[in-house]
Amino acid sequence: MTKQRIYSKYALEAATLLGEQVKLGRKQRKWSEKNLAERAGISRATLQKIEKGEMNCAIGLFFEVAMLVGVNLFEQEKLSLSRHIEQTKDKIALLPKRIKVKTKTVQDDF
Amino acid sequence: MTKQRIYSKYALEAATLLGEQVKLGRKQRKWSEKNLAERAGISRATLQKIEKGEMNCAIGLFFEVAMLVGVNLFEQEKLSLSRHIEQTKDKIALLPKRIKVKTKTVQDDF
DNA sequence: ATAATATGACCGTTAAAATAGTCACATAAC
DNA sequence: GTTATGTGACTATTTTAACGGTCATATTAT
Repeated sequence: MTKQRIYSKYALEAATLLGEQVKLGRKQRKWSEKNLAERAGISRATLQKIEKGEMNCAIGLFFEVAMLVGVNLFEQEKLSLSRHIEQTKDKIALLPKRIKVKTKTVQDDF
Repeated sequence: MTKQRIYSKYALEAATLLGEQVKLGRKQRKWSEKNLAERAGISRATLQKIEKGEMNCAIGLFFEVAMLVGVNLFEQEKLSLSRHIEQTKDKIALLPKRIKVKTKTVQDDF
């Protein structure tokens, strides 16, 4: 009994697309599932789940496999990822460190 | 004792970047961790792991949260994701269905 | 100042992912 | 044709993620 969880269409499609890109990349390199799984240090069953874009796979395994077959994550950048990470952190630093939800001071209606 | 697994720098950075983008998006919307976690239907502890880019989180939760705060996955496309998925499948269909590794017929050198 | 709540970190329990293994069948090589 | 291997699907077991909860501290609002 796998727990039922609802995902948005967008997230589902993103995972499916990434899985398909892995499968495509693997085939272009003429690697078998067994071969790629061994390179990634994961079981073949897990690789099959990844290529099917199943939502309950660890993002680390997903990304690692994608990297092995040459899928570009965040391909739009010219930047190195680490530079982009720093930029994102800088943006966060400009925002208030804590977010305080306004307390409803008025017990209002009825 | 969490099992020790090695990841590539690239995959690690990709997850870190995605996590930072989630955190940034959340703060821009002025949502607390608790708030976003509730929207996503996950625990706050899990959201914290996602924002830290930990590799052992389900990609589904990662992507779902990213979607909720407006992070663009595969942002480069004008295409809808589903159209891109179809294109990727088409490319796969053009390749041989099975990949046969060449058997070393020659026991070759020495 | 005080009160309220967001954050970071941790812990024990529970649910689920990852694993190794197997099997039938499909495809490619011979 | 035969043989070898890739793929898809499944099962039982082990490992681990996700959970709810708690605590100390930081930050914001009053």
